Amino acid sequence: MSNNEEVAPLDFIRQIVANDVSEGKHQGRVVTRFPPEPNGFLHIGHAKSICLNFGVASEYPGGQCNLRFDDTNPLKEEDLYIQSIRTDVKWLGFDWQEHMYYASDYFEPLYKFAERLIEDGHAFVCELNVEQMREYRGTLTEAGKESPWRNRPMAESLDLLRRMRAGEFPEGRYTLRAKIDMASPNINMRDPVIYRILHAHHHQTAGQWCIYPTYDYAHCISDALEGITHSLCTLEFEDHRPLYDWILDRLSGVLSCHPQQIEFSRLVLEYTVVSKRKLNALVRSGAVDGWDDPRMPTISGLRRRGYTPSAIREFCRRIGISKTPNNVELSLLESCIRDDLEQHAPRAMAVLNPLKVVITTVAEEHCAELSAANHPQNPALGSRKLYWMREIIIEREDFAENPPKQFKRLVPGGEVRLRHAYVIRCDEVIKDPASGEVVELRCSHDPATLHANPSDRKVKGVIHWLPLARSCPAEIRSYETLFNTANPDEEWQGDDFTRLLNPNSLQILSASRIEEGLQNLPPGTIYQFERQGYFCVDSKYSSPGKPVFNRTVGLRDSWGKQQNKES
RNA sequence: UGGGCCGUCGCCAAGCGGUAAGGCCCCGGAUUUUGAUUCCGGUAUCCCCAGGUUCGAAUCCUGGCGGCCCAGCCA
Repeated sequence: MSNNEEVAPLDFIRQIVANDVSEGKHQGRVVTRFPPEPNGFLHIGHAKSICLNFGVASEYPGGQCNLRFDDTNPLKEEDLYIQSIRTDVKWLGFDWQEHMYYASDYFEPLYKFAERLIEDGHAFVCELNVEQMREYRGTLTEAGKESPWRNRPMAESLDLLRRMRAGEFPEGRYTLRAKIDMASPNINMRDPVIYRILHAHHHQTAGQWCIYPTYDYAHCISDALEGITHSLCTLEFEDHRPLYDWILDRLSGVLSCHPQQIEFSRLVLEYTVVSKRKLNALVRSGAVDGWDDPRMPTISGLRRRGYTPSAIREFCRRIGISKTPNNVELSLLESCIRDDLEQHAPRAMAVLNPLKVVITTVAEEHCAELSAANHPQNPALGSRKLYWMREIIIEREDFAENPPKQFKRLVPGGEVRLRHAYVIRCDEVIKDPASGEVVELRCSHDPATLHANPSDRKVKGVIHWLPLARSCPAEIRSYETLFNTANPDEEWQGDDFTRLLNPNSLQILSASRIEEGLQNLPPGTIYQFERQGYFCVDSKYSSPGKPVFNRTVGLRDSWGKQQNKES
């Protein structure tokens, strides 16, 4: 180990954990949990939490991270989401081993503890309805009023709770509330509801229960029952920590563990929304093609787009963990996937928008094999054959009759190199007489330039190409951001988000052509199409012989940037 | 004059009283059969502001200012 190796600084949570371990707190154990509610698909914000929780646990011998479904609201949850969450966490590269749990696993002990809270005078059954409870709660600046049921005899509350469980009452008739302080400046402490009646089928417990614990009540106890040492959550739960601690303190006689809740700031990514409600609205409205639409910031969307687990993990590492607002630019995410794919993606050529070129110096039936390396820096990725023929295609935008300054591609009378092949000169431009559109180029090639540069002149540009007869059609889907504003979350009002949508977020190029060897690739296969970007075989629309590629991300484009600046 | 939290480069983020790490972005330049990659070099005399303590403050104290979260029987 070299002594000049930089040691990455620990974030504030890892500092706390390291400190606790060195002090022997929790017998030196580190147990965390990732606790999603199964009411939607996981997104990039969850990835941050997953990387933190599983990451911290993995950094200690015997460290453990549980996957726990926080399933206390049967109205919003579905088994479908449980499956997708498991898939996504695994795909990201994390392993909960045998530690997969449900908050609903604890419904029985949770209920027992509730009876105990009543017995100890810490909870009561309330008859206020929703509107009344809101009135009694007070406001941010005024204290609340105590419920008239607050001091009902303990035996009566106990009886009522048992009958609530037995299903004797309709929804909303009664609630169980913690007896804390209606004058607390922290609204969460104003006698919060901890059980409500819900005559609903639960995806795990079916019809077993008709009363369900609330998040605040269930979460802390679930943590304690699992022996969690550090309960990591986002900043909006900071105000709930006093309640978390209050409940565990009342139950300290029966619970031997009191986890420490620590909050960090949630991720906000430019040009996206990261709220299940809003993602759901996008899906329902048909603005996107499902939760896994490649424009979605969901894990499944990123996967379909071509993002790799390691790129997402690297992104989470780079954004860090802190309590300051984590407003991250898209360029950071893009740089993570480029860094990964630059090393690992084999190269190939694709012509997105073809322009026919006839090489007049090549005979009609001529077909010569050329060899092209699959990666310029990594010979281990091997090489493939290319075919040199009379009729080829190039990218339309690689030819210009009236080139802008600094244009290094093909111009009338000018030369350019064809990648992995020869230098060609444009001798003639053929246009459609009616429209004036360039329909074909006639070029001659210099046979001395296959693996050598001409000694008498300098050829600056290199463009990609394909032999027309030995290329295949492909559909290429190119994406821009889903929203036309960097802060769609802020500008999102009510349910009208359509004005925020970028009309160009999906462009389908159906006249594109690819190397013939790319015709039958399995879904998810990633290539770099040289000079263009990284592309991935779509898992939904691609079929053998009819490939569909998603553009994961473009290559850095200093030329395009320069053009934009000048226009 | 409700409570909680946060303010270090355009965006993240180290820093924990000894004189501003790093990444992304950006700008130069070199190499290049991807205008990619790689490689060099540049970019905060200053840490929200104002006072104070100290030999010394982004770090401590006081007072301001700005931002975020909370009034679901959601999580």
